[in-house]
Formats: sequence, C-alpha cells, structure tokens
Amino acid sequence: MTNIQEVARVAGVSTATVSRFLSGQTVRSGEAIQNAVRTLGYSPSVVARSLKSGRHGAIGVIVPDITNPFFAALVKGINHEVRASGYQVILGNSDEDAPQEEALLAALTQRTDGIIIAPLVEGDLSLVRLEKSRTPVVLVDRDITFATRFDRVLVDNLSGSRQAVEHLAALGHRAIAHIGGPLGSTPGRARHEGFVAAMERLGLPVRQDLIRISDFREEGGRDSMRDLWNQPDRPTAVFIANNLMTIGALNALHVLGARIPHDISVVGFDDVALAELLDPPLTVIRRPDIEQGAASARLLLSRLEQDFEPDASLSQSHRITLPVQLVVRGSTSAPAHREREQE
Amino acid sequence: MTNIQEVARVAGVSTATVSRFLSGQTVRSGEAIQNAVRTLGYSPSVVARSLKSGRHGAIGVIVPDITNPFFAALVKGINHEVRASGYQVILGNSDEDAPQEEALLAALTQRTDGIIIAPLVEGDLSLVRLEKSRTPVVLVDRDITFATRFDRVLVDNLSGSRQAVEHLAALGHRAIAHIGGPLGSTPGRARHEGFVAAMERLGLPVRQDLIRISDFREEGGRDSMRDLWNQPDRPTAVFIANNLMTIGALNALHVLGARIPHDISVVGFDDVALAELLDPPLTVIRRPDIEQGAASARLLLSRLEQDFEPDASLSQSHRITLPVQLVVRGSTSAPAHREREQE
DNA sequence: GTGAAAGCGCTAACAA
DNA sequence: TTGTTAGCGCTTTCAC
Repeated sequence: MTNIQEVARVAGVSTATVSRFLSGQTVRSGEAIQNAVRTLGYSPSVVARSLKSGRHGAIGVIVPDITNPFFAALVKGINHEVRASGYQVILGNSDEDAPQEEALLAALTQRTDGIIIAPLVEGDLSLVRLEKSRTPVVLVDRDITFATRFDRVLVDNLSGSRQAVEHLAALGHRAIAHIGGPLGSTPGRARHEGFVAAMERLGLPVRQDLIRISDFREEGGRDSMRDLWNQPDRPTAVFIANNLMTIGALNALHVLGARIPHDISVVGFDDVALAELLDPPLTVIRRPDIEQGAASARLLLSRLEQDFEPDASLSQSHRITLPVQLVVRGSTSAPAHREREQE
Repeated sequence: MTNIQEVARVAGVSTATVSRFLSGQTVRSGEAIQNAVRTLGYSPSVVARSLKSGRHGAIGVIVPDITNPFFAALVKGINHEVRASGYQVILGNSDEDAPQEEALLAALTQRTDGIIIAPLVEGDLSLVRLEKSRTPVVLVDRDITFATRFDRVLVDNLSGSRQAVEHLAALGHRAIAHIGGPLGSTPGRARHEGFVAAMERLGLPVRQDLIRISDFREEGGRDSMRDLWNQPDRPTAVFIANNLMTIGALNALHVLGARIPHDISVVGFDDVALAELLDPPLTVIRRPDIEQGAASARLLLSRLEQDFEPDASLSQSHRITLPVQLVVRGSTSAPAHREREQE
C-alpha cells in the first residue's frame, strides 16, 4: 500500500501539505498532489487516521440474530438513516450467545464511534464497563436494568400482550397459552408480564401448565407448541412472543394435524412477510421495525454530533417507546369446544 | 482510555515487557502486570495494533440485502464457521446499491484481513482494484467476470432453472413465464439463461412477452406478476428467480384473486421458512444457504493461514459449485385450460 | 501557504 | 529476561 510519504515525494511537497490538501484546505500544489494520488492509486489509511484522531467514521450495530426478519428490518432502517451522514455502518451478529456478544462489543467499540445494540439480557455484563466510558450507546428493542446514561428505543410490549389477550378473551377463550422468550431479555420478560397482567385483569386463570418459556428461535417454538398440544388439557388459544417461535409453532401444528383456528387460535408477536398468504392468514401484533432502527440511528447520530460540543455531558438520555398494534386475520376465532371450558 | 504506558508505569516495568506479557511470553513481573491491567481496566488498542502489525483480526462480509433470508442464512453459516478461529466477523449491507457497496468495500478492506462478498454485478468495478492488492477475497453466490485470483462459492443456477422448467413442462405447461433478477448479476443472468436454454431444449416457445426482468425485491416481483397477469395471453405457469420476488408475486396473485395452481402454477427459487404453510404450499428450487456461507468461510480462513507461509502466491484459486434441488409442493399442477394453449 | 517535528499506542529489533 | 528505541501512517501544532 502506498502511503502519504510517497505521494508527498512524487508531488514534491511535504506530507503535511498532502494531508492538508486531502482534508480540503487550499494548497498551492493541489494539482500535483491530485495527480500523484491518482497515479499511485493512493487512499489514506483509516487505521492511522483512527489512531491519530481517535475517531473511526463508523458506527457499530449489534443484533442477537440477523436471521430474524425483525432485526434485518431494524438494520435496514439504521442503514437508511445513516447513509447520508458519512458514517459507515458495521454490523455484528451475536447469535443469542453471550460470549460472542461480549467479543463483538469489545471489537466494535474499538473500531467505531458509537454503538447501537439490542442486548441479549437485561443484566448484560459486557455493557457495564461501557457505561463508564464515553462511547455513545443506544439500546434498541431490548433494555438493560442499569446504565441510565444510554439512550433507548423500545416498543410497548406490555400493550402488545394486552391487546393479544383481550382479543382472545373477547372471542371467548379462557384457556390461553403463552410461549415466551427468555425472561432475562426485555421482550421475553415484558411480553410475559403483559400476558399475565392482562389475564389477571380479565379474571382469566393463569395456568402454569399453559406457559412455556423458550428461546426466541424456531425450534424452540416448535418444541413448545408440540409440548402444549400434547397436554391432557389443551389450550384453545396461544399467544407467541416472537416471529421465529410463531413459525416454529405453526410448523408443529401443521405436522400435528391441528386445524387453525378451529382447534386452536394463534396470535404471534411481529408481523411476517407472508402472514396474509398463510393458511389461515396469521393474526399478529405488529410493530414498527424499520422505524425503530431509524429512530435509534437518529439518536446515535445526534449524540455523535454533540460530542464535538463542550457541554456534551449535560444532555439527558432519551427514551423512545413506539406503539404496537393488533392485526386481526384468520388465525383467531371463537373456541370450537366451549363446553370443555366449563369443566 | 488507559494505554500500555500507564500499565507499565503502575507495574514498574517497561512497555516492552507489558507487551511481551500480553502476547503470552513469560516475564518475571507477570503478576504485577496482571494486577495493573486489572486495576486500570486496560485492554490493548486494536487500532494501534493494526497499524503496527498490518493485521486486524477480523474478516469482512458484504451482502447485497440482509433482509433477504438467504443472505441472513449465509451470514449465519459464515459466523458459525469463523467462530472458533479467533477472527471477528464484520458485516456490511450494500442494499443492492453500487455506491454503498464501493464505500463498504473500501471501509472493510482497510479494517479486515479478508473479504467475503456477494458482488452486485458481474462487472463490479469496485472489485477491480482489489484484485491487484493481496487481500484475500472470496466471491459467494455471485461471480464476477474478471479476477481469476479470487476464490468462489456458487450454486448451480443453470441446473435450478432447468429443473424448474422441466417440472412445469412435464405437467403440460407451454406458456411458462419468467420473472428474473438483474441480468448484470450472476443469479439473475444464469437463471434467465438457464430458463431460456431449458425452454428451447424442450421445444417450448420462449415468449418475450412472458419474461420480466426485475430487481430481486419484493415490490419488483409484485409489479412484474401483476403485469404478467394483465397480459391478454396469460401464462399458465411462472418461474421466479428469487425468494423475495416470489413473495411479492404471491401477494400480487392473492390480491388479484388468482387461484394457485388452478389459474397459474408457481415455482420459486430459494426455499422460504413458511413454504409448507402457505396456501398452497410452495414448490421451490432449494439450495444450501448456511453451507454456502460455511464453505466460503473455510476458503477464506485457509487463505488467511496461507498468508503466513512463504509460497502463498503459488496456490490456485478455488471454485466450489453447490447443487440445487427441486422441492415439489402444492403450487404446481397441470394447467387447467389446456385448450387455450392450442390457439 | 508550507515544512519540520512530535506523537497517537503499540510491537519488534537490538543491546544490555 | 529486560529496557531502549525506532517506526507503522497519519494529523497538527509551531515556526517560517
């Protein structure tokens, strides 16, 4: 790789002049430098620049599972928002694995100027040390219990669960099951809590035998659903805490020969691309995904701008909560065997 | 951020000794250094290390669209394979946009030791200069027309198209439409060529009015399908070149009230998670996705190892082609109105 | 406007 | 085994 010295030599100037020219200052020998740069195919070393300046021109994004369409859409929203800012978006996938997340976080904080992260769990240890540093961090979709310094963009999970339960209850369901995500994570915990709270508020029984805490993955949803189905006293409806588990559960029900919604009503959290084309179309709690990414990117970018100003530390941390919405399609109906409920 | 000098000062040794200790050599004052590191919360600057050593401990992955489940799965395969190697995987999403791809490539080649990329087009200009450098590059899923230096992991697109056409022809279809991707990209070109070649080999008419070249995106598939459906002389079957366009096309047919496969048979390229739960279940060409990522990662990692050896440049570039497979489900059947074909 | 020189944090000779 | 020192490529004072 050619370096700035060589350019300086070819152009017959000092490295300082080349550097100035490259940063947009007007210099006498601009043309000669331009030529030298082109001839040598020179481009400045971002590593050396980073070392010197402490800035990287990049922001890091860490998601727990890039194969989850929700996070893919989130990233899309971030990309779109950051595009014009001059920053590069660098993405890391922790694959729902704590050691990987920790390694990623260490790697990306050293290579970027700020981080957008959906932490694995609310007690995420690898974020503790970050709180003391001055790196701007935005938590997206998943909260942590400490770190008041960080900005946050979340969705109203409690409301989502409530809408799902109220919808099912209004149809006449009492034996409503829940397949939840890890209770250590924000969406897992909040959707579970919202489910329990809504059931209690409506005077419906919260039956532990109808609650399965799983892992936000397709296989987990499949196994949990199969398990619920094989109970002696089956539920007439199920509320599933994310898209991948819903897909798994639908596959399980398909294999088991269950008829939806006749045998069981299904509400998923997160819309999916094909929801309307499923047999039957899927009733879901829908939430903004691209917009959630965009909001977190805007928050981070404004922090980065702020960093250049003296009174940076004064500004409060922001917390944005986006609304969610029930979308009723064909996978929910009144329970077929109402009499079973009377036992 | 504390640096190595401070650690040295606290431990009462020189920076060189600290550096040696950190790189695993045995030093007399190891314990004191260990303590200083812990107390100060020190971790070495990867930027400074990179500048000094020229190595980054990371590999870059550039995909055209992270919201495409195929690429998400590809990334998963890469992650899984790289996990134990000590390298970090850093991901970039070019969003099917050439300037973004170029910027990403520039950014990642400077921050990583090697690149896995699915280039936008076969004449990708931003890869030209990389060929001259010594950065290891693996092309995955999409080829380029130059650059014999690079390794490649592709799938047998021609065979995929042939299998799709033969399946439809065997059912009795003659008016087979094709919704293709950009002809400048490998999968777009190869699947289109495969379609035309298979049609000709079977003596079926290749009707230009039944071919739409689109963009691999959901909206493109939807628009193309609507367009085909509104033709005076409709096709009885359609072969669609990727998953996202297939989803778009299915949505369009749903809105138009078309019955699948009665009114039109559909074959998609790429399996989708919910294919079996669709109404009707979707017939597709399936290909290995995770495995394709894993293969490209293995190729890159072996290049990186090679780089430490003297005769690195001697080794040939590799080319791996993975097979694809027709999966027949419910979206294909014999055409309903055979008589229309006789006109 | 320009050049000399210091230094960002680290590692690898080279001496001791 | 350890310390001294040079230097990776760049930017930015400070003199001129």
